[in-house]
Amino acid sequence: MHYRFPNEPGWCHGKIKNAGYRLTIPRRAILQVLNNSRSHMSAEEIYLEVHKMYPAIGLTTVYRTLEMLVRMGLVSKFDFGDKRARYELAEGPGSKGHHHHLVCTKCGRIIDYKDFIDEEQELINKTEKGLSKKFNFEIHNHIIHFYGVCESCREKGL
Amino acid sequence: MHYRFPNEPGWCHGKIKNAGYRLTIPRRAILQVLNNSRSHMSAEEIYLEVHKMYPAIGLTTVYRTLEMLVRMGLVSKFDFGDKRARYELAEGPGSKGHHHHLVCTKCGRIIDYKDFIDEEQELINKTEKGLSKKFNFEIHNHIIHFYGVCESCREKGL
DNA sequence: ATATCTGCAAAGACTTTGCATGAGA
DNA sequence: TCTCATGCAAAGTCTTTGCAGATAT
Repeated sequence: MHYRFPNEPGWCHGKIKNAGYRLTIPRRAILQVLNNSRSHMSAEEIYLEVHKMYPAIGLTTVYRTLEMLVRMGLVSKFDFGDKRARYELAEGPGSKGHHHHLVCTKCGRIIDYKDFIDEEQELINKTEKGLSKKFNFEIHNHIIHFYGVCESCREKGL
Repeated sequence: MHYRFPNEPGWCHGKIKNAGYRLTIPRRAILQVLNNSRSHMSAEEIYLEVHKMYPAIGLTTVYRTLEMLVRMGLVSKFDFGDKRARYELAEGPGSKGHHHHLVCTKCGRIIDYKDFIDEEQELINKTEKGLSKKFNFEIHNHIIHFYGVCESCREKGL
């Protein structure tokens, strides 16, 4: 049997195998969707996308694979207040790079931004260093979310 | 009938009435718990605390009241990845003031910190200004979370 | 060959909703 | 008095788990 996976993030494969996991069709399909579809998708959105290529793959497997990828650090999991988790490929070739989010509290729209990353990095480094020492806390990562109302919602008077 | 509400955040009362809501016993009790108990409690924890004073108050009312308070901006709602919402009194007399969170991904422990707030404010102001203009987005607030492993979890080798 | 992985169905956890009763102003 | 608020129970939503069959290496 022969499978086609165009544009799949091959760099993940080694990590997965090294970690002792098997590289299965569902996992490759899910990685491919994460790599090619839009950012911050919900588990169900990923499932629907994967389903187009491989209708046999179930939602449970999507949840389980995402959990694994998050645990490995290959995928980041977010909550933007709409009560479903959202996922995106973490740093690495194929990811969108370090960025943060602007969340519209009216329509749920999410905008990625990468502005002020340098200044941010400075603050983050300083804070990480300070907090690690003060609380003896080993910091692995951080998130910054801005909440507000987007242009189109303001135009609608929401 | 006479009720006693020691240490309740009276400054909220005016806001509630001004917004056209009634100042009921359950609402006062919930506000009092938010004001006096520890930070970032879950709905159920708040319910249990409220329940000690007024056993008749139900969990549903706690949820509905919190939703109202969040909508009014009196309370902030967070998600720290343990799949239940957490609440705390927002800025204002009685609140803990502007602060951020350190979340232990092993045990779920949450540490509040207020360090580097000045430097942070500088970055936040700059970012807010830049992003508002660039995306025509009206920013209302932001969150910063650091994730990592706390001292006691590291000692346990987790 | 065999330890992992998968899909389905069912269970679980948190949160919301419907509706009749009760209570602020 | 007359809305608005509350409590209970039931429903809803997203996510996790149990288990037998399928699969990667």
